[in-house]
Amino acid sequence: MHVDTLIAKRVRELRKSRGYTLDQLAEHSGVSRSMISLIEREETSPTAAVLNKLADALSVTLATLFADAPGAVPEQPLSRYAEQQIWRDPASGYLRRHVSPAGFASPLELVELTFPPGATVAFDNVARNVITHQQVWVLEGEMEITLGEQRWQLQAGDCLAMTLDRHIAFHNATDRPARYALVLTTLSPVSRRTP
Amino acid sequence: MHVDTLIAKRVRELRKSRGYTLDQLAEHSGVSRSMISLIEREETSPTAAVLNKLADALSVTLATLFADAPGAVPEQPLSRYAEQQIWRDPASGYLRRHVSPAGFASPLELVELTFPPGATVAFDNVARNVITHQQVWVLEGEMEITLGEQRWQLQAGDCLAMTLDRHIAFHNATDRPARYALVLTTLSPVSRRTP
DNA sequence: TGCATCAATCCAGTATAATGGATTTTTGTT
DNA sequence: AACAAAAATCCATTATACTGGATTGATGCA
Repeated sequence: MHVDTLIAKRVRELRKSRGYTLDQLAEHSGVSRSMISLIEREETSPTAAVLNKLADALSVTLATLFADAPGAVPEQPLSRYAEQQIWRDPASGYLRRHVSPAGFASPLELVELTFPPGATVAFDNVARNVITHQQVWVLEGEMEITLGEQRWQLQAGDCLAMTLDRHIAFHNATDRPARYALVLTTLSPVSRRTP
Repeated sequence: MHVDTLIAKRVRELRKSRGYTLDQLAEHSGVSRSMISLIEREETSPTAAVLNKLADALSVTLATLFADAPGAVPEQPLSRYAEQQIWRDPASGYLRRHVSPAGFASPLELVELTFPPGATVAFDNVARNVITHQQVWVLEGEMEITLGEQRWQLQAGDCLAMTLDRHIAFHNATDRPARYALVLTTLSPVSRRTP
């Protein structure tokens, strides 16, 4: 797909999602309505400076405007897609797919999550006595992740690393489902003093 | 930092690293020497179309031209899609995207691979003195993986776990690109007897 | 020092990105 | 249907992105 086609779709998409009219986005960004209209109708090749103003006004990074929109046998090292265990959280409705082979001895665990629009899930990880490292990789849509006091806004392709020793909350603030991968590894509890 | 400043630095940086002169990059990209010079000296705001041509000629994604230089950002747990380092194997042409945050201390490493049709890559992992666990998760297309004597045919959604202590070969036998994720963790060499 | 070669910058001309006001299209209400 | 209000597109004008050839600067060698 051509660059300008991608930009055109992206800008209109984001503008609509914010509920902006051409005039309002022009006001916020400092780019004329006419120009925005030309960009969205793919009748011009905007400069980076202009796109940057738009990205700012839309609260996204410039790169976002160029990013593509997306896509139980024991002791087996291979887990086939059709065999992978799926679980749905009755409370939030989020879907959990066990990607990693179930029986195989590995310190790695790979899970794919599908998160409905608006849903929230929170975990309290304070009282653990093993150190668990985790990384969240957003495959599709957007996810808002709160770690202790910090809040992160992840978009497709972004990856957040953490240790599971704080309160963590997952939230999909958009009106479309989000899909992300969770990678986990648990280190043996090396010399951790327990009270 | 202003967008054009960032682009200016990036383009010159990448061009020099490839050993290209203005003329040579102009030749490869279809953008005039003069224009490239103007961009590098930050005396113009190039359009996305032009930047895209340059990115293609430099074998990087458009987003790379907007990302901060490596080492410029300190110790972040979050890696944005646009900032992720990309590397292309000149031999096979396969693309390697570093998904995990670069500076952050984590035993986990997440990489996204894009494999051209017909391409093959092989590694010899026999002489390692650390135990590395790995899982391959096919996101798109199909991959054929040979581990020692065993051969596995993976399809989209399938996941294969292994330890890196044998010969391993990746091959895309189809006529379409394949995309897969690689998850790695390296355990400390616990009680390994050395001869 | 002088010549030769290559790389980067300058400059004038042209194409097109970008703007503000006028026009058309859409949306909602009575 | 008819009107009003708002939103998007069209249009003439201006600013500037982009190009090809000319000029300057840098590097190496006799």
